[in-house]
Amino acid sequence: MSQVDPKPTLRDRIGAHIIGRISAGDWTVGDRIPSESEFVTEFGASRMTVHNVLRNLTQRGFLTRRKGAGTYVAEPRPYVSHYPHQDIIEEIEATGARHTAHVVTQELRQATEGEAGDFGIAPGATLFHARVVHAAEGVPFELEDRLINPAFLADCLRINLAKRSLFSLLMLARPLRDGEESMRAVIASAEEMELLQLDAPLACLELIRRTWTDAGVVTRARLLRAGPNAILQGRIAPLPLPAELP
Amino acid sequence: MSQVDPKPTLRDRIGAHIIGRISAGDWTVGDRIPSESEFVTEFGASRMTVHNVLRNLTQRGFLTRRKGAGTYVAEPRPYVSHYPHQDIIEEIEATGARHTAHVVTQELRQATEGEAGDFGIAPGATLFHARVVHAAEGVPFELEDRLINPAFLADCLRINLAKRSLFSLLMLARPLRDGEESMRAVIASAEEMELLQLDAPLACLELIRRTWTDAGVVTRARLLRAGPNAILQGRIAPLPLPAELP
DNA sequence: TAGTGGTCTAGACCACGTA
DNA sequence: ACGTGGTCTAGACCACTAG
Repeated sequence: MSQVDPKPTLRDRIGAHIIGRISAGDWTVGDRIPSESEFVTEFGASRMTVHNVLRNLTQRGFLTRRKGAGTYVAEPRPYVSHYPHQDIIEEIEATGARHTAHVVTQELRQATEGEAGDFGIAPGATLFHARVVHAAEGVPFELEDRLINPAFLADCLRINLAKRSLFSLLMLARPLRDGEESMRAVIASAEEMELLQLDAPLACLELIRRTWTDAGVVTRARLLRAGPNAILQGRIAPLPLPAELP
Repeated sequence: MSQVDPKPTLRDRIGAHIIGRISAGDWTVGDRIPSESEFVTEFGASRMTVHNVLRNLTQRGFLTRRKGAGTYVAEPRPYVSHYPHQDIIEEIEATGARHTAHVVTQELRQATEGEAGDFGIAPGATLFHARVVHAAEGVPFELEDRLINPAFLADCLRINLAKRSLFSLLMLARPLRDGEESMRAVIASAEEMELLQLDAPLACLELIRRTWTDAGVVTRARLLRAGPNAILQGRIAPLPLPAELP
């Protein structure tokens, strides 16, 4: 558990009071709650203090406010499952295993029509293509098949993909980003069976990620995990708030 | 796109200035940025206004502040993929298909030792167990295998599971929640093949969710989707902020 | 018109870190 | 000792919504 605050601040007490009333069910969705001036008299606080608490709770999705009307309990945010993005090298080494990688492909080539569409570039423009099998103690762990717009990654062909993950390199050139992902269960193809050293056509977890920045699509990756690695751990939490201002 | 604010507020301008400097790379991770009083003179604002902006950006993970020392650019939050939780009935009907359900199991029974551990209850205590095959236009879509602590759901045995999803019922009795999930690729077992009307042992996406509240574990569910349904769409965003009070 | 929230100011006292 | 952030107050003006 976390450290107990020695002095709960006035803001904290007001905020805790409101959250407590909501989660106790005293105030439910759509209910009008007391006005700023009512909280001012109830807690002996100044209006600025009360206002800041209410603004904070509004920004975090617990309340909605209407100028001239009042403050209301907000519709709760829907829940989502979220899965962390981790550097594959760190993930493997975190288990105590040694990471090695087999570089299958590392080339610059022309984008197909579909790829150009995904990246928002002209068909035939240059893309960097890499395929790497990441292994833990020599046992294949994940097949990474990735396209990158070379505008976002210098010296693509000179990178030692056995030592550095493309994930970590793309994270370094980090502007504020966004992206989409799909997750699917598939059966490994013959080529994938060979790369992942599978004896039988196992069920695999396939992740396809596309991430972009203001300047365009950065990368599209297909990650494939088989057998005992084909499992991910996530957490359930309310939908994240939008990242930008105010 | 969203509506343009007619009057960007002073807070907005200060906040946009700081975010702009960070995302332009002028101020990078760990850098000390100007103090409150410096922003006060730069923008001709009062200290409260500046302070509120900085507190807001700190709470949202862009800055870290140290009393007596200064304000610094924070380590960026790691990225996560998040997948929405949706009522299976709404999900099916959103595609224009008709939802039907086949109730395989609907019973109260004693918890096994493992289940009691998962729920934090005594072995042998009563649990509600339901298995439902949800179908779209008669075609099996998802197999739901769910345990519920009956303290959180009244009249378990009288619910018409063909019409009401347990998801929606559990959402109604909504206190603030939290939970964990795992996602895995598996091959359907013989029984699952029969329930999902599969001819061959397809790759399936298996979700296991456990959700709880202050009062204890509410439910543990195993959701299984096969073939063309074994795909989920998610979004990539920064790690959600913790849900509770500041 | 009265009450509500939205914004901002000027000033105060405190606790903390650095020099 | 000085500057930093942390908290809070009292008051002001505005825009909006309701009755």
